[in-house]
Amino acid sequence: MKEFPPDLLARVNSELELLQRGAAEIYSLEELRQRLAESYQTNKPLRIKLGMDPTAPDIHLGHTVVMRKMRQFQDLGHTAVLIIGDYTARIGDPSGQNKTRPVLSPDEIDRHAKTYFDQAGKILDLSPAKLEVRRNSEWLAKLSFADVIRLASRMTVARMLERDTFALRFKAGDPIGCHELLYPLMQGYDSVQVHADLELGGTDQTFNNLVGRDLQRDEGQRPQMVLTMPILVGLDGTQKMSKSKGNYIGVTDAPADMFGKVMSIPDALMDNYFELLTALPLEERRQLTSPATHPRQAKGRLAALIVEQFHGSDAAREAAAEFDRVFAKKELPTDIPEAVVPPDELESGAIWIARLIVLCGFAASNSEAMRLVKQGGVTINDQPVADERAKVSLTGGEILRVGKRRFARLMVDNAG
RNA sequence: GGGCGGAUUCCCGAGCGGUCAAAGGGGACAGACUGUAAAUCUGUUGGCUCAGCCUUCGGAGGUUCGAAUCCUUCUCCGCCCA
Repeated sequence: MKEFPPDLLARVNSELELLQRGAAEIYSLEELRQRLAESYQTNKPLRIKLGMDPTAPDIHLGHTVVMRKMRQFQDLGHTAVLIIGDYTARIGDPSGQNKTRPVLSPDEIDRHAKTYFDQAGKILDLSPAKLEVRRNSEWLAKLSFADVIRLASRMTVARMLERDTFALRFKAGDPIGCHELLYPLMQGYDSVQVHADLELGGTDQTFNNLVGRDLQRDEGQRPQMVLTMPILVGLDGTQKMSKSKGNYIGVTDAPADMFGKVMSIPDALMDNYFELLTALPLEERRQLTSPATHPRQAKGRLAALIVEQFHGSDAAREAAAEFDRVFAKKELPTDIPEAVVPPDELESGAIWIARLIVLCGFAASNSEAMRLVKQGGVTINDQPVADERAKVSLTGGEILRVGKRRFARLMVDNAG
């Protein structure tokens, strides 16, 4: 290892402490120390690569974990190379999947790519000096079949099948498309194309990221380092956060929703969320998650911190107050959506309760609505509705409540 | 190319001629409790103004008083042998 001046090393070491925070693994820490120092000495920022496949229309907090790490690198002066995987999205990353992913149309991918970029702006520093955005169709679309063969020859079947995702599916007799085996190579080839110095990703990306190293070495490049972040667990507390599992918090979720969703995570998950989703100083975090602090209070703080990042502190404060009002004090929310009951639904001023619930969109069918009533989950003006066959008279202004969190202010259209 | 196995209600997965709107689990929803939309416990989970009726078990036909269950065929999928 080269020798560096002590003050430079001190700087690098303190940066490393920050960069290591929350990280699952770094391949390797020593290499990173060295290359950070070199970078400052030569005044050449490191190129930090992060690939995102626009497979879904929105990003959620799970994506932001690794983006937040990217932001730290940016803030230290390095260059973020964001790769929009418009081409790789056509295959779908098999990592962590137990199924072949559906193939997306170029149109969908385009749309997703656009929103991804917009939403990424909430975390990343978008100034052109610190961010380079590339689409991997730029180079992947140009590869000839011969190129693909050459690339594929770098990988052995045995190595591929070592991977859990494939091994499990193979053993279970589930289908594995040949194209899926190509995915890691494509991602690795991206690293070659952008001359990445370090690639960020979730731990499920480790294999793909390491393939990048190999390919770069083959091309005579200095192999990239890899920093992986833990996979964010979803609201259910067990599974990976993902849109398809419905256990996610979207970055575009409304403040109240976002707040409520954070409040619904299992208590045991709080510390993890503090670490991966907030910049709260360690000391404060320890205090909040210690037994001395009431979990409710800690979680409220967590929720506020998260909402604040995406909607600002005013919205966060409001969301907290609203949550308290509705769920702790069981009062009505400040904003209750109005539901207009058309006059022809009324029979001498009254309407069947189940029909009303369906009209408001709180149940998909009369049967479902009747069940809700039977279970005691329906009130009008705070009065429980006991009979699922009841007809309720409306004059307008009544508050219909279904369950804990669905409200509507009923408006009767008397115009006629 | 040959042999075999499979397609079930939101998901996984039982069922193998009637007692099946279909076990069980997951998820979701509701209630109780609470510190929260935590945890725990209980209940609900095709449609229909519902003691009844109607539509569901890959598609189409058929056998039978009666089919998710048997037969034929079609589509899709997996495995094995070449």
